[in-house]
Amino acid sequence: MARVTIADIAERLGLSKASVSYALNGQAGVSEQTRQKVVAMAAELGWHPSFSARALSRSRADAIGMVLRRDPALLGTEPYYMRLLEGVEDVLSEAGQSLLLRMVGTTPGRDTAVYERWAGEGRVDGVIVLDRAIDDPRPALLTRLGLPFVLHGVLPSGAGERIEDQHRDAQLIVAHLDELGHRRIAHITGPLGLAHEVDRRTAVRHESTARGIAVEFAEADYTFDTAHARVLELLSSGIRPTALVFSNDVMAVAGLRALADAGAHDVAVVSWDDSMLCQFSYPTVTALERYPDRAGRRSAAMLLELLDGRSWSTAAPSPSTLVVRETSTPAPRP
Amino acid sequence: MARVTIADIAERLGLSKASVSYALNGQAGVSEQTRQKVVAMAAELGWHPSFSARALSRSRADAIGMVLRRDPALLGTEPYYMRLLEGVEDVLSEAGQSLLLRMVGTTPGRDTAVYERWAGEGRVDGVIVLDRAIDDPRPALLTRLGLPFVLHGVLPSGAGERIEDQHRDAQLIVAHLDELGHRRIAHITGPLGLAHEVDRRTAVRHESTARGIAVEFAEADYTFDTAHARVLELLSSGIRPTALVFSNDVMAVAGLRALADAGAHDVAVVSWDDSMLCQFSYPTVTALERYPDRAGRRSAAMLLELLDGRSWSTAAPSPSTLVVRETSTPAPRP
DNA sequence: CTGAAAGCGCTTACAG
DNA sequence: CTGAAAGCGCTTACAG
Repeated sequence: MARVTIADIAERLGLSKASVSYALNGQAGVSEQTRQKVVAMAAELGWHPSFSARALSRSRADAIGMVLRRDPALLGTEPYYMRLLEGVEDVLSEAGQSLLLRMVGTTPGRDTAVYERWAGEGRVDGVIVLDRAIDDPRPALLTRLGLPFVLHGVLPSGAGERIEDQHRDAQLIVAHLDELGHRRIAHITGPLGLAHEVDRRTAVRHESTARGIAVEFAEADYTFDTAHARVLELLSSGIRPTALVFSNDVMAVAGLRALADAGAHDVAVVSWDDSMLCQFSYPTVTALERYPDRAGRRSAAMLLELLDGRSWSTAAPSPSTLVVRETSTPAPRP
Repeated sequence: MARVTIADIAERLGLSKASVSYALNGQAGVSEQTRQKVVAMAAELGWHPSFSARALSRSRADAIGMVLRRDPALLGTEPYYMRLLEGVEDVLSEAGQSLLLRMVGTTPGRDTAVYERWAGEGRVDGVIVLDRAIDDPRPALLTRLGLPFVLHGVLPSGAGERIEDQHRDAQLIVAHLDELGHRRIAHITGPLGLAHEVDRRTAVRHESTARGIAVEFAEADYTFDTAHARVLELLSSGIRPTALVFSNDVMAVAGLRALADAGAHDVAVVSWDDSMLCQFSYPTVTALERYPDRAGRRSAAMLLELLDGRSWSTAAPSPSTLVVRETSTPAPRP
């Protein structure tokens, strides 16, 4: 079964290929009557535009790319990414765009090679960049390659809405602990090479200080073992915090284990990411629902608008919600 | 910065476009000396083949597609899919192929529309089909569309290696419970519209019967709430099972909760899928590590071989491993 | 409103 | 071993 082309449609209708093309694309240049005949014939023959022919003549790939560069083993455990992809994909498919996905692990430079290839081959029209790092080289690279991009979670104003997001989230968390009576807390962050982790730390410090709460920080790497070790260190230090904030769900669960191991049962725990892990752990963990799918929708919409040269009509992101669970224990009376 | 094309290379070297193309593709028709000059010039000019031009002239998209049609909310919680994607993606990128991802939720027919469009537009060269259902309409559809495909987890022999896989996995699980002394077990399955769930049930029944173990089944839908309800029903029935097998990790954790709610603390639990949920729950859950990434690699390799018209050189899948944890409790003495 | 023609950047028979 | 040419299936100025 040979492919049906516009030449077939044109021939059957006694028209030129150009007219058929105009009709099919809703452009001026054909009468309404002709257009309808063309559309009907296209449907009858089961015509679909050839993706590659269209891409070649328009020089648009109608695809956008995402490179995930976290450790694949960790990716599987963090529902954040799947939900993010879901939101991105939803917007793209509505717009008739495809999503190209690449997972490159953490080896430095592998993502760079993918961007260079994508740009060189014209395989994608733009990319969404995740996990912005301090001094991230990717924006400069992508600019040099002429590959449009958006930084996930950052508004184009440059100021970085992401920072505002982290502040709002930090407020939710610290205010909650404040209400529970905690005066000394600790925040176990992810890698401080990631911009949003630095933002979170800054925001937690600011919000705690404003409320007269003592705060300390420990850097971990999103894994169970490291977080577990950090918590044991914190507990063995001079003055124990009465509440712990973790930058993701896996570390929060590691915290639970460490607290149990150390017999410290009255310490409150909050996770910056919600997941089934928080929902079904023992005890269940208070966590921030950040709606990653909506964030994904927003980034995808921003990229499409950028590609179309439209302005930033995208609505502000929905604020996070704190889901209170069993680890929201009050501070012990001194 | 206009795109560098083979015409540019040809002009600089005083060759024809054809010679350049032959040289770049490693085909006969140019001297080794010419080839080297061409390759060097291509590198110097930063040439990359235009993806769309190549796709148009070769009528190959160099991309394969996957349609995920489980509930997006559940997708995020099941690391199985992320790990599967990781394996698929790894094989594809090594072969210079791209992965197109679509998530369509559970609305019937939405996946069909995607396949029709992909086939019509020539956007992918083939697809990997997941979650094969009883009387699955997709193979017939894809055949009609002329879109090559592999059924994930099924060897092309037709007999269905998947069934063998489920039997081997059922053996691992039932033998383990047998050793622990259990004589009465229950298996909470996923939806029985899915082929592999039926296979699992058959395999568990067969293996249990062979060992003189009484077995009963309850159908659930992979969600927490349904599984929770099923377990409570099982416990309130006449003779309690002393061990429960769950077809995924979320249901296993729901089982833990139901057992705790009913005060049935000595019931053993095994999950057919491993995840952090099993690893970090309380108590920790014995689970089957099925290496979904390897299964993904295998399906991707099979599809590429199919597209190349090569034979099935793909190695057999690695057998699963049972990870024994705290819920592997022995049967109570009568 | 319609048609003939060139072009997007490759690949691939076909002559030399 | 090399070159001129047609073709993949669209889009888009350009004449009529």
